[in-house]
Amino acid sequence: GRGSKSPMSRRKRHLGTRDNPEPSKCLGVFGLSVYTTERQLYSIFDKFGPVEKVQVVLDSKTGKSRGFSFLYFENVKDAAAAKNECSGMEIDGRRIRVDYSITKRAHTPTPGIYMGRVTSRGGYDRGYGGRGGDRYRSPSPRYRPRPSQRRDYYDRGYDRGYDRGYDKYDRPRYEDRYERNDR
DNA sequence: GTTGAGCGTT
Repeated sequence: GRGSKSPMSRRKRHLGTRDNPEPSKCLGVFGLSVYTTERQLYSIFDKFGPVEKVQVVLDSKTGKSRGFSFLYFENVKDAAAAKNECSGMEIDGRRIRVDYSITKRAHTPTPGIYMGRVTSRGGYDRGYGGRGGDRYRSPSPRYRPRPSQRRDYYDRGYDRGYDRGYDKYDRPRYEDRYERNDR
């Protein structure tokens, strides 16, 4: 109740895990019906503030929804409101769960080349076996990329794109996309 | 036209 301590901090939970995602502009929506479209989600979530992007995760093989989705708000406060209001709501007969995403974006497709750190000496920080996050670790230490080469693969503005209000393909905004396809 | 839980592809 008010004024008393929440029992939630009983177990120690650090930020950025499934149990305790840290606030962000990116929301994950889970438990979706496979028939729920990005368009539906957009029209629901857009009520809380401008939405940059909606991404229903598709199965690459069948092209069908995997039943979850990620949305990028322009403002964290809108994301927060949307999360609170929409988690537990029902869409297409499914009760959805909404949380801050713990992953920032789609996995970068593995380029098939070594992308470990290049040290200041021009050597390599070969992180095999370490926790590399999204980074692909080549099994072969023989590949020796130069920093310029590496940039080519890595610095394509994936991270900056979302913050600037357009997506990485520079596609039209959702308003335009969705109006057009209106049957 | 499928339910269970699901944190991501080009």
